[in-house]
This record gives sequence, C-alpha cells and structure tokens, in this order.
Amino acid sequence: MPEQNLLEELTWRGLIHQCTDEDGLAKLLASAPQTVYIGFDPTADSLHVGSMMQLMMLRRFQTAGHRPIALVGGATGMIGDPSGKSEERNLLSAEQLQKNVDGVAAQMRRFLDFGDAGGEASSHAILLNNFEWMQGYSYLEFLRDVGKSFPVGAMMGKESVRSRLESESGLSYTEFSYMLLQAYDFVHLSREHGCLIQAGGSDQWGNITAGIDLGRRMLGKQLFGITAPLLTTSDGRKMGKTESGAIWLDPTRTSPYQFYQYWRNVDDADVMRCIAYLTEIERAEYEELNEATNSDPGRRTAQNRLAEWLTEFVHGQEGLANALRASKMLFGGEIGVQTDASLSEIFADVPSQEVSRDVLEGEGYWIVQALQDAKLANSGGEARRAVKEGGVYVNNIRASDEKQRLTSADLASETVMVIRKGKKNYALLRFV
RNA sequence: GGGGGUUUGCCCGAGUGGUUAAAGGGGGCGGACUGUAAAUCCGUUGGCUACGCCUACACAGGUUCAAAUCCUGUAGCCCCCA
Repeated sequence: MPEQNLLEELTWRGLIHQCTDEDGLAKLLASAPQTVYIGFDPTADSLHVGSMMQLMMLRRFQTAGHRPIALVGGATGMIGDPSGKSEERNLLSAEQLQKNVDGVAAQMRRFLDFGDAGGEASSHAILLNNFEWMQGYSYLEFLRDVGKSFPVGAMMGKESVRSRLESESGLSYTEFSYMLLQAYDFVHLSREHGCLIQAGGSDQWGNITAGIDLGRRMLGKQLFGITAPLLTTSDGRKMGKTESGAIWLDPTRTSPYQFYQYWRNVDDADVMRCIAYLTEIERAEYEELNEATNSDPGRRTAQNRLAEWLTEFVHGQEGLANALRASKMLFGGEIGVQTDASLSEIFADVPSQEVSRDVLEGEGYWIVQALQDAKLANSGGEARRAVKEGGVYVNNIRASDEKQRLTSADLASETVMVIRKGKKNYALLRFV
C-alpha cells in the first residue's frame, strides 16, 4: 500500500507548483501504487544539477511505493523542446544522442532503484527511451492518430509557442510539433505501462497538459499532471550554472570537490529551498537548519549540511571524504610536508603542469616564471603585479618579493609545489 | 550615385599637435573587511629578467623636430539627398 503522506511531503517541500485535479490525484495515489513518469532531455552525456530535482521527485514517488518511469527523450531530443528556449535548437546526431542516453541512464541508478538488487517489483523504476516507439511511427499514421486530436488553436495558446512566435527568432514547424511527441509519449505510457501521472518542472506544464488532453481524446482516460517549481536563485537565475559552466553529476566533468563547494557557497536566500527541493532531509531537521540560518548565518550550518548530503548522495562516502579533505587543505593554513600521493589526491581538481627539475638548481626558479608556467598568469607583467599585490602563495605561504627564486627547499612533497594566486586559484607544478 | 558624420584600450567613453601607455566609468584581477558570502573600501588592469626599452588610439601612406590629435587614400558603421 502506498504511503498516504506523499502529497503532504511534496507540499511542505514546496514541490507542487501546479497540479491538475488535486483531489483526484490524491485519491488516485491513495488507492493503489501508481506509475509516474518524467522526461529527461539527453542533451549531454551527463546530467547536471538541473535534473536532480526531477530525479528526486521520482525518487520520492518511489519511496512512497509508486513506480517511476524515467523517460529519456531519444526521439524528442532529436527535435528539441522549445519550452523556455529563446532560440531554435541545434539538432543532435543519432550517434551523439545514443551516447548521451547511455551516459544519463547510468547516472540515474544513483537516484532510482531499477530492481538490480531484487526486492519488491511493483515499485522498480523503468527506464525507457521514446525512440523505441517513435522510430517506426510513420508520419502519415502519426498525423491521423495524434495530429487529428490536436486543435491548432490550443497549441497556439501554449506559452512556449506564443513567446517564441512573438520573438524575433520565431519557431520552426519542427519545434512547433514537439508538443505532439511529448503528448503522445504520455498516451503511450499510459497504454503500455498504466502510467497515469506525469511530473516535471513548471516549464513543462504546457507539454504535460497537452498530453492530458490527448489522453482524454484518444483513450477517454483521465491523466494527471504535476509540476514542480524551477530551481532558481533568489534573483531569478537558474541554479546549477557557474561562470565556468554547468555543475554536472559526472565526477569527471565536475569533481566531487567542486560539486561540494558549489553547494557550500549557495546564498543564504536560496539554501533552504535547495534543501527542501533536493534532499531527503526531514522536516524537523529542516526547521532546525532554517532557524540556524536565521540566527547565525555566518556559520552556514544549512549550506554545510546541504553540501554534505548532496555530495554523499551523488558521489558516495568516498567522494564526500575527498571533497572535505580538499576543502580543509585548500582553505586552511600552510601546507606542511606531504607526499606526492596525498597531494595529488587532495588537489585532484587542480590543474598541474610539468617543469624540468633542473630549474630548481643553481640560482633557482624565478617566481614570475613559475606563475606563468603554472598558467596562473598570462604574461610576466601580470605575474609581477600579482606578486606585488600580495596575491601569490607558494604552498599557502605568501610570496611578496617579485625577485624570489624557488629551490628544492620550496617543494611541498617529493616533486610537487603548490602555487596559488588569489583566494582560490590553485595550480600544481610537478618537477620531473 | 552625391553629401555629411563616425571608428580610441576587454566594454562604454573623454581627448588640447609635445609629461598620453592615453581622463572617467564598467568589467576583470589582487588586497582589506567578512561567513570560502553580499555590500563597502583600497590597489591594479599592453609587452619585455623592467628605475629602462618596445608596441599601441580602424588600416596604409604623408606633413612636422614632434601626431590618437593635421592631410590623402582604403575599409566598417551611421545619417541626409536622389
């Protein structure tokens, strides 16, 4: 029997933005285990934090005893969803798409139980790719089956279409048709898998309701939709993006350390929402953390908890341990004598450059040159300036003399020197 | 096709024939403060083993002891007339 309080939980977490027929949905969820689906766009071979809300949403349903379907849009990804996009998208090649689908699928195992370990089968998650049922669907048939049930008037009314029509970039017929594909997915899943609920971000509302309408027309069945708010910062930007790009779940794209740091630096105004949306931290603790943030924001109790919870969830205990160790070292004091092995573990993310060991001999290795070799400065002038300004550190000890020469006495371990410019820009020099 | 204007450093924007590597602002980068924050304040922002040298104000020439500043041509942008 499914748990009764799923909707209650989603409500306190603020995860319900819009919902069709709330009472009906509540009854449905209470009556028997249901199947819920969310679509994922395979635009890259890794998910980023923008998808985490969706995955956690499915996970919450699964925990409550329902069956989640993660639908990877192999077919719809070939078209491109115009929702929330200001410009026509580039189409992905079939090979690239397959690669992306594979990568994304692997990451989902962190979030959802696909039944690999056995256990009760009714709530095992299913991974599907809509390419399976779309690839053989002929255009003529599709127009007769699906297109027939789509009033253009209603399509034109959708926000995603309207905003694009009004913009300069316009909207191609291909993207205009996207809605039909997603709507049909819902119908297909309800027919083949008994899926009556589609969830998604609030930007999916138009596509979801399109599917509900289509379900009524084609199957005479009532389907349900529920959307979550988008995870944005208090000033309205999407979360999960930094100047240097998205925060990925793939540790080779975004290391556990960077992942951890991202969450640790979340603004006070956003942190509680992140905890509610992205973690499974219980309500009682949530209230405590909220209280701690209000009374003593400087300690960032909530940020630390958020960062630790998510890092451990996504990267495991070991990933978290590494992130914590690196953080302690990078933001701590001096780097004492270390071994190469421990340094390279702690500074796994830090770019390193190799330099011939000979430079340390004789009169030594000029620090201005070292900064350039470490790629922390683009020119000698920039390097000199950085030293003069007191922003350069060797093994976390400030170096303020631009004439300084480095010798083997400055090595932090057998072959490595840690150079830093400013607060957070580290680089390793390996003398070989 | 004719006429006029404009073109400055990462961006915007001042600029007198000679202390102009170029005011001011933004952005970037450092530093202080702080909570690895925000706000604020300070410094810095062409290159060079460097109290000096080199390269720079669309591009190419010219006038001058001296040019971002004057002249000619070329290109980009803007406006007006046909």
